[in-house]
Amino acid sequence: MNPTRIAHLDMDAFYASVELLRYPELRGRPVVIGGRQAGAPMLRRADIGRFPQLRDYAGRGVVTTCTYEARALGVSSGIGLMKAAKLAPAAILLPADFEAYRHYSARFKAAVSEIAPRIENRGIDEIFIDLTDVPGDALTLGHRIQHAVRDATGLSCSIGITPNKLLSKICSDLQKPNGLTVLDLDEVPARIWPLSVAKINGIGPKATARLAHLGIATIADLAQADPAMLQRHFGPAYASWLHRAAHGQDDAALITHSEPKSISRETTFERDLHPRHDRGMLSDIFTRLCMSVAEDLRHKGYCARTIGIKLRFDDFCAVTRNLSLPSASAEPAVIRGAAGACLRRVRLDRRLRLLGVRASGLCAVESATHAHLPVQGELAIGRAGH
DNA sequence: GCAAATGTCGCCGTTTGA
DNA sequence: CGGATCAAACGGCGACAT
Repeated sequence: MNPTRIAHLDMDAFYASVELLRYPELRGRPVVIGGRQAGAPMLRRADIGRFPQLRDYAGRGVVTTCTYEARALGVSSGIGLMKAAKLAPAAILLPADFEAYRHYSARFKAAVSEIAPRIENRGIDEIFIDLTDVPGDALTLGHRIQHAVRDATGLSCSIGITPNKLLSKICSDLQKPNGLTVLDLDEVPARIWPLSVAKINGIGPKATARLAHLGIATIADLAQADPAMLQRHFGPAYASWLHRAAHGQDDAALITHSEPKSISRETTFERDLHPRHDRGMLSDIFTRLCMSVAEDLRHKGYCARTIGIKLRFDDFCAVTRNLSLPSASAEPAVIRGAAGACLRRVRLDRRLRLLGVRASGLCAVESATHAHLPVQGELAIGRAGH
């Protein structure tokens, strides 16, 4: 039995790097991906040389990702495009093209699976790889995987190889881009403890702030914190997880197969919409979201037992409502009906900035028997004498 | 006037069925 | 038959992730 050996692979500035494959003349320049998320208008050859610049942007979009040149100017994922424009007015702004990213995602994953077949998907641009039973030393394997990814896609990636997922995820981020970090448990004090607790996957902004309040900033602080004190502040389960994580301990298994739990669509409006004044427009958008969810369900072969909505008001506060159906459905009309019922349970006294529709409680539809299933009118049938 | 889209999970209070 | 009980399901929300 070999000791467990897990790699975490993270593509370097993935979306931006894919765009650079398409527009090599932009290499070396600050490039930002963001803005219009839908229907990415394909730039044609004739447009090259006249790329839109960040300084010309007006709207409320955010930076999805950006090149390292843009990061050097202070731009980072998640900040508003208007704010980014102040930092890097001359940066090129490109819309996201998810079809292209999915294509390159499939290619890099296929290339890795030739070397190591046990892979856990972690979104479009990263994976865990089980190297436990793959022969070869970690450094050699890591380089081999990096070369295979580059051969298959022309893209670079950064890899961490350690005894578990937790440490590998931290290590893949230690040297970027094109980094390879191999680490063993006995190196945790020297190489992991000096880092901020925020580097631990699962400790987000809220937990980081709460820990800081207790005088815990680095992973070393956390490792040496009194377990009883942690338990008082965070509860038994989370406290125990925090303590183990700080010591580099993690026994989470690779998840090589999973089913989706929910499918959703949401949209932020160009301007905040008034529930009454803009009722027609809201109703249209709402219906379209329902149709998109229905289409996604059909495309992926699922029915949903629960339909939910999400609203975000002008003050950025969000509410959700859910409704379980009498029986699972993927019909646009059923979804629209249930979502409408959810909407009627929300007090609409503020302008809205976002509307979303979600399907959960998913069950797979057997494509062979799909034609035999009732697909219409489940909601319409009620019993009169109740 | 700003803060996208999509998804998972955990917690907790309420509802419901046995 | 009314009431107590308890577990599962439901619903809302927040935290976290890419």
